[in-house]
Amino acid sequence: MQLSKSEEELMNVLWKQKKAFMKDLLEAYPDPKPANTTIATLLKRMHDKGFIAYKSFGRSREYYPLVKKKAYFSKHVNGLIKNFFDDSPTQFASFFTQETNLSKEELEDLKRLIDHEIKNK
Amino acid sequence: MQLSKSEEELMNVLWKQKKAFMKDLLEAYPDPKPANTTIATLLKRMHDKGFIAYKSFGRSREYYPLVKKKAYFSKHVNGLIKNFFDDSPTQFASFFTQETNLSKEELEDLKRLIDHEIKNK
DNA sequence: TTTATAATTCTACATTTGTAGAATTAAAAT
DNA sequence: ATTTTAATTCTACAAATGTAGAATTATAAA
Repeated sequence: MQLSKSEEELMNVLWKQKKAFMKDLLEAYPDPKPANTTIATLLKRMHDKGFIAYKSFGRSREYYPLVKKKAYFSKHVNGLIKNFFDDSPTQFASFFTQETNLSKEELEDLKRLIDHEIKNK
Repeated sequence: MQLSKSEEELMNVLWKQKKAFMKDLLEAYPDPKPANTTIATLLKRMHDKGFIAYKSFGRSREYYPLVKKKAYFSKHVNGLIKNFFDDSPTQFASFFTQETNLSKEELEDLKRLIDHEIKNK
C-alpha cells in the first residue's frame, strides 16, 4: 500500500526530524497549520500502512519512520522510470539533465560523481 | 489539477501513440483489459482537466495530448526535487546515480551527455 | 438490410483521501 | 488543586479515484 500525497508530506517531515512527537511535526508545517486531528489521522493511517511506528511515553508517542527515504524513493524513481521511460534509466537521466536547470557547477559536480561511480564498478 | 495514477497510465499510452481512438488505447492495455467504459470515464476526466483534446470523426473521437510528456515530467521531477531533496537537483542526481543500477556503459553515456550539456552553457 | 463494432453518455458505487469537530485524558505547569 | 497543554480516539463528510453496468447509436461489414 502506498502513501498518499499528504501522507508523503508528513513522512518527509518525519524523515527530517528522524523521530518526533506530534507537536514537533505540526510545528514544522507552515501557517496556516492543519488541525492537530488532521495530523493525528494521517499518523494513524501511516501507521496502519506500516510506514511508521512509535514508542509510547505515557499519553504521548514518539513516532519514527520504518521505511528509509532512500528505499522509498528508489522504488518511486524506479517506478517512474519503468512506466514512463520505457525502463531506461539512461533515457530518464538524459531527460533529467536537460530539464532541470542545473548550473555549470552542478553539472561538473555531477560529472565527478559519475566518475566516482564508474570507478566503483 | 493533477492526473491521478490511472489517468497517468492512460496518458502515457496516448503519448506513445501520439493520437488514438479509444479502441487503440484499450488495445494497448495488458490483459485483463479494463472495461471500455472505464477508459471512457478516464478520457472524459482527462479532457475536463485539460490534458487531452480530440477531433471528432462522426461518432468517434481521435484523442491527442495537450501536454507534452517533457513538460509534464519537468513539473513532476522538479516537484519531487523540491519536496524531498531540499530543492537541490544535485542531491537528487547523486541519489539517482547511486540508487538506480546503471551499468558502466550507461554511466559513460551519461557522462558524455553531461559534457555535452556543459558545453551548451 | 440486418448485424456487429466501437463509442458515448449516464448513472452508480465502493474506496481512498483531505480535513477536522467533539469528547476525553494524562501529564505538566502554575 | 486547578488549569493548560499535547495528544488520542471516534465520528463525519465532501471530493477524488477506480471501476464498470445499462442504454443508446452511428458507422461499417456481411
